Amino acid sequence: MFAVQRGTPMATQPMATGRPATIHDIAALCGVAASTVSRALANPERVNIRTRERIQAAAVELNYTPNSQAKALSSGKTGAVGVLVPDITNPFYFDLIRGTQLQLKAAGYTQLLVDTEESDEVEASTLEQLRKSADGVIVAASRLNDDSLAAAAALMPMVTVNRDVDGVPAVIIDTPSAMPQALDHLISWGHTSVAYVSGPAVSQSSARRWDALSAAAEERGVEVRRLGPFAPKTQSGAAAADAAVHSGVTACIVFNDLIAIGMLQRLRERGLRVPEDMSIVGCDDIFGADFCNPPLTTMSSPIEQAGRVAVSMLLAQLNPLAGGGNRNRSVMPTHLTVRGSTGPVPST
Amino acid sequence: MFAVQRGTPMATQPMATGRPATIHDIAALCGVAASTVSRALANPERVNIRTRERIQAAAVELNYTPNSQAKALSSGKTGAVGVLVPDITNPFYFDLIRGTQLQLKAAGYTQLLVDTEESDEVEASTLEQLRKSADGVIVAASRLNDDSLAAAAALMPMVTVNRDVDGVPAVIIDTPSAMPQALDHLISWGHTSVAYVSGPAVSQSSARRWDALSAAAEERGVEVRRLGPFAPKTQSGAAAADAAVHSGVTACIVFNDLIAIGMLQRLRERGLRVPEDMSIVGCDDIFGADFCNPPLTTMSSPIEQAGRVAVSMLLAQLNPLAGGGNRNRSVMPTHLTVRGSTGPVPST
DNA sequence: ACTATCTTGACAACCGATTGCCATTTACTG
DNA sequence: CAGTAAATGGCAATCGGTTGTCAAGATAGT
Repeated sequence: MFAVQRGTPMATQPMATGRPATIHDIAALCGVAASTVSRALANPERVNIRTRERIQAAAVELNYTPNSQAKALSSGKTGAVGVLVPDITNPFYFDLIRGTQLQLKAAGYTQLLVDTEESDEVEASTLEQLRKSADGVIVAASRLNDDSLAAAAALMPMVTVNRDVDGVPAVIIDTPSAMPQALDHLISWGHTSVAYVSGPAVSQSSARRWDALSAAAEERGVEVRRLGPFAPKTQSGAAAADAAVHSGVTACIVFNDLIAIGMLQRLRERGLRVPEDMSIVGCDDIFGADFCNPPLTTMSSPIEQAGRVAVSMLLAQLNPLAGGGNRNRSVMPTHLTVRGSTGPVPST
Repeated sequence: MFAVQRGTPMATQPMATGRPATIHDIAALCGVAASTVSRALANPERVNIRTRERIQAAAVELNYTPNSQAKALSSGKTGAVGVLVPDITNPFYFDLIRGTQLQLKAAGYTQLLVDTEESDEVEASTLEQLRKSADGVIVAASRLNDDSLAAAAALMPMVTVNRDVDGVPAVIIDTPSAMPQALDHLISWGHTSVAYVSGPAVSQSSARRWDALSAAAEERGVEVRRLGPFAPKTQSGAAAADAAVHSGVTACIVFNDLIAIGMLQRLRERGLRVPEDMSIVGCDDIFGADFCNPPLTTMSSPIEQAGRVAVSMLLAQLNPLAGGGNRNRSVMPTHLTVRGSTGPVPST
């Protein structure tokens, strides 16, 4: 570790200027074989306590850190976990990434973060590459089809987020369960004509949200039409807003907050007021949903926790011995957060 | 690469079910030595064209991909670059990360993204660890002191972002250069009493912004006081807003948009209007600055490009042969973006 | 045709750690 | 005290490549 104190950088690691110490350096210093050093550090009980302590002391003195490449090569474990997201700049993934990062670091793993650019091909080739350079992979909002994803999962430990595929452990952020709540909320304001602004065609999340919403609408005898698909970016909000206005609905439930925020901006440009002229409900409660104008009514979930759970599930696959009951599906609760973007139906 | 077409997953890679092919498999198939295969793939001109083509064909047929661990071990190059940011969830870094990610991928490198949690110790230990597992490192907004950072830079190729240290190549986002613009903008609205809401005490960016601002203020005979320090989070905005109100200034130039947005929220809570009662200028033009309420006047720069430039500068260090004139300092232009959070000084 | 030069490819050491196997030492039992 | 079992630690192979060395073969020059 680099010395952090002012004025005496590196004071705690005399060897830092040379190349990093290896087990051979320690072996030489202690007069034992390299393999003994390896054992003393990995299976302490296999080595005499006195030798072990000498070795550990030497390791500290030489500031030894195992070379992860070499360890990976001989053990076959890389100590790295890949995390794939479709778009790094989508705030939804920030908290997820932070959750995985924290949990992985706590477990001594390195996170390899990859932005797959909403492309199934990039995702596929990344998975192939990761097969040799990571012990496992967490795939958020996969754009791959079920077969490809299942095939990839057969080759390396995998946990998906917001994607259900047979045999692949998954963390599901249960936004659909909040759809009835959201619809009731709109109905309570008098809305009877609602649109669902859908996300990417290949997004399973979007499909599930639509299914839940249309089922709830049918039960309640409310008309819900589907608009889209739209790319999950604020820029898509303009087209989505225009489509919503044209469709004549008085309220929209939107695939995600990014599009919803874009709609808010577009509606304002067009001189329409939210929620007086149109109510908007988003999904995900991303960064910004609370301070946009008006603040967005949306569906919130513990995203960072979802990231942590995904890591835990993956680690359970990697170290089956540690017990912990291999759940292969974890559902994160979701609830409606009401803010300022929803209100009474306009009186025509 | 995984097959992406529906219905025929894996069709293009017959060997995918076994373990990945090695150069030994290729050597066996072609009846040559493993080293020949290695050369045929690395220095093609060192090998007979016919043999080479046989080997390359076999490589394709077996779907060969070099094992990066093994390559790293024997060559000493890992093909990975570490990217350190103080806080992944700070939107400022999204674009930076995306820029580094894209440029690194284009150059065939893997990005190791680490959140150092605003801690100099985490940063130091991460750098130490990365010394063996990465070829170089990009450090954004380092929280380390100059000596430690210089010491770390002496041990491995490094490029800093928004941090000037002797001998360490840096990409500087030149926000300070827009400070006079921002101040003139406020003065043009009649403000004469301005506060600088500062960021973390260890942030060199914050210090530089303050220096530029106070110099500009002195030239113009305007009073500028300094408040803070505050953590770069929206939550800090509340304390910052209260401090600003208490200090009696009519306008604030804020270390970054995160704090500025937090101030906007707090001022609204306290019943103060922006910009009627108080003008706010942020820095960075992050995601959200354009749709908060009111939209934030702030200082914009090409952040994603900064990430790409940082990678280019690092790669120039890693492959000195490729020429390209080793710049060791690159300054990104910045300009003031005026939105709705600034206005005329309140008439008392 | 013969030698000088260059090209080509095989062999083996090496990177740093892990691990199976075996020899030595130590401890314990009868 | 002999005998056996357990504890301990060293040797060497191995992971998948890279690279230096060198010999054999091809080409060219005279």
